[in-house]
Amino acid sequence: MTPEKTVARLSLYRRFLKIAKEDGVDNVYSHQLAEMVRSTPAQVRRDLMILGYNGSPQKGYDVAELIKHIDTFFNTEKIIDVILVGVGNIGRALLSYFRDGKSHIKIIASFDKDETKAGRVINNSRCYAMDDLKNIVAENNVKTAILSVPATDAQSIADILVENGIRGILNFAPTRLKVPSDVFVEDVDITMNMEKVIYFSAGKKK
Amino acid sequence: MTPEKTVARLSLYRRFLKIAKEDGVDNVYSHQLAEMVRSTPAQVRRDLMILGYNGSPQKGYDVAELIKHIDTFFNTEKIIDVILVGVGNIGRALLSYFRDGKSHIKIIASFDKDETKAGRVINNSRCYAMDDLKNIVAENNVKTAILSVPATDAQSIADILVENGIRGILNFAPTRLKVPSDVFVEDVDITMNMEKVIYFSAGKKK
DNA sequence: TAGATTGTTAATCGATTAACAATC
DNA sequence: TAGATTGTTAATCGATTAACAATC
Repeated sequence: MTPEKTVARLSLYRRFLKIAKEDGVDNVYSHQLAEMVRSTPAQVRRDLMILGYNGSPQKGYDVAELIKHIDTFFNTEKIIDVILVGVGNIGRALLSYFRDGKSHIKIIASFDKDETKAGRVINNSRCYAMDDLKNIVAENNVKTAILSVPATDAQSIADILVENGIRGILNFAPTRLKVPSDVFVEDVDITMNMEKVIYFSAGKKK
Repeated sequence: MTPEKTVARLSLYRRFLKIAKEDGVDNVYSHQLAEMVRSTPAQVRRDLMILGYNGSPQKGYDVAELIKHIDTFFNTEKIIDVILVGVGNIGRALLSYFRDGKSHIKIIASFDKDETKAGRVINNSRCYAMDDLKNIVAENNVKTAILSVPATDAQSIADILVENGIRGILNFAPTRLKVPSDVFVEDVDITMNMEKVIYFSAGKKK
């Protein structure tokens, strides 16, 4: 199984490579990729060896070929259907964020426990009542969810998600979700990130 | 210097402890804290030793005392003034997120290059033109910024921030910012997080 | 060819784990 | 006291770094 950190870096390499390709760059070196992920050339080479794609001495890595290999790794030719629960401020921002259609990630439905939101189209995405979740997830075989509800609701809704077959959750609520070990949870903890920035920047002078 | 990971965990401990305190819990054990941060009791004890606050055998850690020590570490009695640049979807969500005033983090001003937004009050925060940034940052001695602009603008605006004395950036733009080594950048990379969730959840059956 | 990259191997470093004595 | 925690130390593990031969 590919380590989490490697997967994260592969995603970043891909983004950088796409930009490089648009700029007409044909080859990249491991040290260039390393810069993009705050890592080392050796680490980059190890990551890319996992893909079964090797570079060439002097030439480095062929941009187009490498993108192909990473795309295969992430299975990007397939559109991934995702649901979003919690159409609050962050939820709406995420709906906009993924709406542009540049990626292979598609939010096919959003949900909110606020019944007045149900049935309305918010940020180009139809909002459904929580009761509809079961059917929509089953019909579309959705395995991944974005959870952007208040902390107090997060665990109970995560339970519902897991119960209905969701196997991966991107969690924006500041709570540690308790889920079965085969369910993957990725936490995006903005307050914690902010605390880090403040800690490492406060008191520093120009 | 305290390692980044320890700082991150301390922030999470604090959140958990505050909830515990409200629930009337007086003591916690290292293994309980470990659960909240996907870590180990030994790691927790090492983290807390950095604070100079030790637990007691059998009793574990005194919740109120521990909160005090972590608060001192993060200097939470002091209100930290922060600015936000980029009042788009994510920017507005963040303004709401930090508006509730539960934390010691306060967004004192927001900025947008869109001149039509300047002067308006958006999500309870006054939006200024980019030209006003210099003065507001200097007058309020702001050291920390949230960057929620499109990727194409991120680097040029980061340059402006650094030039005006900002020493920590919470970056939501999917770009690797180039900043001097004494400026701390924390990246929140939602697309990458989402790719991770999909990778580790797709194909998994119920 | 010379130079700069590559993959590979060995050495180092740091973090985690395990074992244990001390404490309430 | 017995039991469950604590901090401390030594052992282990994994990841990173450094050195090197191979390649275009």
